[in-house]
Amino acid sequence: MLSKLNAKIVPHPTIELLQTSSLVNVVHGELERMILSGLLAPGEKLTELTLAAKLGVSRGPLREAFRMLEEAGLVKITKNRGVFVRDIAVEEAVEIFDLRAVMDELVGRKLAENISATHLKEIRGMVDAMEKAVKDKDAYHYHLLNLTFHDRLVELAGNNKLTEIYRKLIKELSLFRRLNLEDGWLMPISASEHRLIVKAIASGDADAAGKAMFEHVMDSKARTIEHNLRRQSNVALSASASAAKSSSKSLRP
Amino acid sequence: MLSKLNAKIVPHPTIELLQTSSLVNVVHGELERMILSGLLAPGEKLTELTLAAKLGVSRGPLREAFRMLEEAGLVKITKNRGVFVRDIAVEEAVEIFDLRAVMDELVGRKLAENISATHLKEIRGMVDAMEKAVKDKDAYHYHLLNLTFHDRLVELAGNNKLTEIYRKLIKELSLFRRLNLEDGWLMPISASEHRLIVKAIASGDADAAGKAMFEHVMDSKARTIEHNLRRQSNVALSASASAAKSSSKSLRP
DNA sequence: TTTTTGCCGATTGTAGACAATTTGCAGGTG
DNA sequence: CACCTGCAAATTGTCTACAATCGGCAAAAA
Repeated sequence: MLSKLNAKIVPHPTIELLQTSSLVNVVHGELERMILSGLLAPGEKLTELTLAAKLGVSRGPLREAFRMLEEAGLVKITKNRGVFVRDIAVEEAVEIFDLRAVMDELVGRKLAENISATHLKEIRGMVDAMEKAVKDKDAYHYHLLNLTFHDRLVELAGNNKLTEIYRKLIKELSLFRRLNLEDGWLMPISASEHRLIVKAIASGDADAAGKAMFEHVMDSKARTIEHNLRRQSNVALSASASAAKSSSKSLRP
Repeated sequence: MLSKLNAKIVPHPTIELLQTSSLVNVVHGELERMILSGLLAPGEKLTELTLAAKLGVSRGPLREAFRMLEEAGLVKITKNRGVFVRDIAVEEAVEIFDLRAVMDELVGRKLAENISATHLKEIRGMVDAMEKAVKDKDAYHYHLLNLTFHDRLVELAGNNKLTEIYRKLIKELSLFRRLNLEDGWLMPISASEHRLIVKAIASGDADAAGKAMFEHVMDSKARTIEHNLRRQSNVALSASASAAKSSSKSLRP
């Protein structure tokens, strides 16, 4: 009698949704999306009443979501002042890259030791897709594939805690704006490194795979930082140029 | 005129406290303390009204603190069910140790390259203190010194993000109960490994220091897991023994 | 006796109200 | 003219009240 009911306990998408997600969860997810997509820019102030009205909820759930985002490092809460989207300084980005490097080194080692033929084929396919994006000069698509590729590698390493922390770091890193679109001509280098990583993993050589991953992240760091510094100076130049023409209002409160 | 005021801007401990900490912060800190100290045990349900009354605050700040603790991995929130102190399974503890190992490896490398004479002397002093605790067979004191030693090493490595994540992991790990007091006879081994770590750091050999740190954490893992399994079976034995005598009430809701 | 159904108390989810603090501005003072 | 002082609007911090949901118990049905 019960067996018939137990056969398929897939309540109903809507029911499931209502059971698992409260307003806090939804608001948290929505805010995270808005922050990561840049809709809410780093440094921007998040006023409770305004946002609550915009999202159609009261301040309670919103504040709880803020606390979660603060703990995740996406916003900064200052007492009696408010909530601000966090801004990542170069120094912090460097720290994150260094940490990611040793984490990804571990990922490479684990994969070299454990990966299955199916999964190996899967990540090979991803590298193929990235090389196609390079040929098409499709930087945006390449960027997305790159994120997915690394995320999937970490996931396949089979350490949930590692995956959790890795994703947290990636989210924080995305607040370091200039990272989003690397210069187009660097794509080929990055792509060839990916090919190297997969080769090392396939060979089963843990040392080589770990080293390949480590070096790739460190190279990414160097490229990103250099790129950032170059842009930084450009911005500084154009800023001082426009400041000479227009008024000198302060940019941030 | 201003120089006189700028000389010492140390408002007053109480003022400073009121400016920086809201009820949410205080409650969060207090709950974290209670959880880490074991006053609130893993699996325990945290009822909002009860806790709010006990802490002398309303449910609002308490719920915000809960959300922070959830994001930090110390509690689990289930919709319409409540908040529970999280319990760490062996598998998760293993994952944390593996992650910690590569992080500490990085710590060892950085320290070997950068540590100052003053700091070297400081950590040497800590190892001395631990060896004294071993001689005195003071397991509790040794445990505290061990925590401080590793925390300080990570801090001295100079990567704030690394420090932040390391501390988060240590807190989660402390929910893996059996870890707190290692068997007394293992202290000498751990202590000698510490001496080795400091020696490698002092030598300036990054590879050696990294390896020493890595191995130490992996050894810790092995000791802890084995210790846990042994206790586990003891508990299972005594549990089945008492179950035969007393009633078989369910332990958890 | 076993299972099921409907109700009740307890607890969580959400909203709104009130208190406290900050910030910007107007007006006064040296 | 620069600077300080004190008020007022806006915003955040906290509390209380109401709505929704869950778990258990008792009574009815099989």
